[in-house]
Amino acid sequence: MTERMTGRVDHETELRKAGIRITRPRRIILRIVSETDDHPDAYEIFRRAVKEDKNISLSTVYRTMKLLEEHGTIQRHAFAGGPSRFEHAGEEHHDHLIDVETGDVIEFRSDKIEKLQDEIARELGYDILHHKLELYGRKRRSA
Amino acid sequence: MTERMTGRVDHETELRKAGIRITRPRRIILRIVSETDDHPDAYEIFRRAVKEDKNISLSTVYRTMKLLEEHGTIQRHAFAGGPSRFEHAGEEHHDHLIDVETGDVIEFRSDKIEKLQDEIARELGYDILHHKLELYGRKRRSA
DNA sequence: ATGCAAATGCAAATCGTTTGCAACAAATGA
DNA sequence: TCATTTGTTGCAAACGATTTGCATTTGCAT
Repeated sequence: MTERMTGRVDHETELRKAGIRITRPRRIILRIVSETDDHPDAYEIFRRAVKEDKNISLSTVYRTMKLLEEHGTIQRHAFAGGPSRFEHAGEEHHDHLIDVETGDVIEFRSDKIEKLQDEIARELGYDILHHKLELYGRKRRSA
Repeated sequence: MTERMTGRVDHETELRKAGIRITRPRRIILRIVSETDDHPDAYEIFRRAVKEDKNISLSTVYRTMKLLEEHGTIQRHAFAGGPSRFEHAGEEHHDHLIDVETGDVIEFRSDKIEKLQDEIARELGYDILHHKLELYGRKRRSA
């Protein structure tokens, strides 16, 4: 199956080009993160990886996540309290609107905001690697 | 010196009204967080607090930070890897640009972005209560 | 196939944070 | 004021997430 068919990127070739060895654990982890839709933490990735090779270690998952993060393959989300959670980067970026009453999460995207962010960062002398925008709101009472 | 003169809020009265005891450690910590401009972590607050009362414990700092967070006196920022960092809430809203290499936090504010957020929320049928925008960037190498 | 640097698994270490508990101190009322 | 009540403290030990040292194994260029 080709990349064109799956819509996914061929990370193996990409990483090998960067001088990174494609080992058995890395191949498995890479598949897991590129196939999932959710935002698993390291331990969850480990749990899934073990199903395919039961001597993969948690350390390797952590080491691989750091590696993939540095290469822009995945994105890390830090939470207060809990563990970091990871997301396969490269898809279209989106932000979140959280309904404070129900806890519902609505995804949205605004090119204008993305542009403004870049502008602001440039003015401050920075290049943006990624960002996090969360709106917390309440459903408007349809008057 | 009055609140009007300092621009600061009288947290002690505020908290006491909420049924919270104002103890010596809490008073010191409260002063530290309301007087600082930066975003110290728990250990840094502890370090500063010890200067004023050398038997304040780190646990008390952590417990107090949680307490103040719940009462909206301070805001917690979670970072990947590092410890949570705190900021005195209540002043004018601003967003953050985080230097991923040094951990520096730069504050900024964009009315345009604030407006756009309101617009987006309205389109989605929501009213925004508050939001969090964090840009993660790397200092641009001055060519 | 072979050699060597790089990656692995394991256990122990580390870091930030929380918790159990006995001593202690803030608010309350006599 | 003092005693009572109840919340808070400091300490040390526990905890969860992540990293690291090291001996062994593996990818992969030759």
